[in-house]
Amino acid sequence: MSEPRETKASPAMADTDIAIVRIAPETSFKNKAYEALKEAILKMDIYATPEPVMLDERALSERLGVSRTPIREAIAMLEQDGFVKTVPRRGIVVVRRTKAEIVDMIRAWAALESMAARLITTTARKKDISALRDFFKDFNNDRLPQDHIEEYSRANIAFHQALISLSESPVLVDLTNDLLLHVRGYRQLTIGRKDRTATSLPEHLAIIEALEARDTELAEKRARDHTLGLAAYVEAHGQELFT
Amino acid sequence: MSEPRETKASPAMADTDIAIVRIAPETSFKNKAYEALKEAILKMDIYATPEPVMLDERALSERLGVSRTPIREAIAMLEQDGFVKTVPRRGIVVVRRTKAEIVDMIRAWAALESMAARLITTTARKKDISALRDFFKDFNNDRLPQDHIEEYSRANIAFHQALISLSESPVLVDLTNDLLLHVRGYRQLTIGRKDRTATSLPEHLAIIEALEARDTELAEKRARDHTLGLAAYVEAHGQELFT
DNA sequence: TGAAGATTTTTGGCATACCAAATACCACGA
DNA sequence: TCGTGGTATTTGGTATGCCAAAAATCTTCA
Repeated sequence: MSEPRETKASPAMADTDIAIVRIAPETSFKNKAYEALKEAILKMDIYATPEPVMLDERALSERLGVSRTPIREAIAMLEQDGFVKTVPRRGIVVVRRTKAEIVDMIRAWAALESMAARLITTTARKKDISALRDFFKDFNNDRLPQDHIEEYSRANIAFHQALISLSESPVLVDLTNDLLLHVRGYRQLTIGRKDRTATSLPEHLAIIEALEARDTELAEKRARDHTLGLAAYVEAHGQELFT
Repeated sequence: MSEPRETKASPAMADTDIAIVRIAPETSFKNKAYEALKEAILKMDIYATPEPVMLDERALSERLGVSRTPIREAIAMLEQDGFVKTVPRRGIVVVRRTKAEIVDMIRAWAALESMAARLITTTARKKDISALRDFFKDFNNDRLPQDHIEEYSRANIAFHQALISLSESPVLVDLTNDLLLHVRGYRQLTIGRKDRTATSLPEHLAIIEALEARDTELAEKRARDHTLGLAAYVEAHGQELFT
């Protein structure tokens, strides 16, 4: 059962090491199911209907063409993420967050992002910091964010993720991404509001300026206050969205 | 197949609702296995041996007296937590963190704790804040922390967890607990160091004072700097612990 | 007609069997 | 003795089947 890795196994070619990339790990059905279900959950509007959204193992296994086993493992993973909650003998329900929980998550996000800003002032390159402006290059006084809310919202998220990434901290990046996934479904309904969008862009630019100035305390404060502002906004105006 | 819920199902007792606590959900084998494995992993000293620690599904299922199915689901959950990593056709390995990762986690912890401190200054009761001193009531000039490192280390962790809890923020609490679990195994080897322990207690007291004074900015800064100090310490002195 | 009660169906939990890849092991031959 | 090739074993991945609890549906009788 010789593997066609090399034609010959002579020691002479020990370090010629042709670019063998460990073949393809062929992600398992479990992981495929996890990704598929996660995407599906994030895509649907959980807050649209009053009745809870349920998932059915057998239906999903048939739908994805695999057995229940990998489906169940994927669901166990999603439950760890806090996206679903399985109730024994009852069903699997997609978790709906309350307004208080969303606000709480945004606060944690603010904490992580302000730390990212702090780190950036001491390690990031000037060039990379300045590049953050590019996310908003399509917006100006002639093309206001509040007139292209959908587009601005995407730029907004991309900006925040790029900002965190500049911290070079995998933990901050991962934790923030997780939080953003939860806030997101709700986000599209709130961030888009014109009244807040108007103040968003100037605040972003102010953050970038503080970062460029290497003003650690100021950058941290501006990043924190900006996101805490969103939390306060949601807390004050997000009432109607939660049943 | 009548269930002995009530002797009679007359509408008259519809809202008498005797404290029925949903019976016992009898935590599933999956969850039992998850808890058991998690505890086992946290208890062992992963950094002791040079070779990676492996887990065997079949051995575990036999050990815990259940089939592989719930074991595999538990492992899928642990993998989400970042405690283990399963390599197809190779095995399940308990993840070992590098020094850089531990430092990174401590920084994130600092971010979350400083936000907790911020929130506490605006919402917590004076009484609850002052109660934080109790964790250190067994230490004083006649009984120095550095002479009872093991005991002080426990008090230290308890203090930090109590602090975060005072924020009344479930997200901050959960995220911090997760981070602490990862840092912990390493922590017993570093926090215990005498040189740092000596400065730890005064800093804790300073944090409490700022909280009592309702000085938001100061409390936040002290909480952040205290934990960032730990991060810096680990970064500087934790070399030898990672192979 | 209506509701208690029995029956069927649905749903998640768990055990088991088999597969294929990766590895370990072993015998044979130069 | 060394190593080459093949076979047995190990290990995670997946499919299936059955169980019991809970819900839905049907039955029956006052």
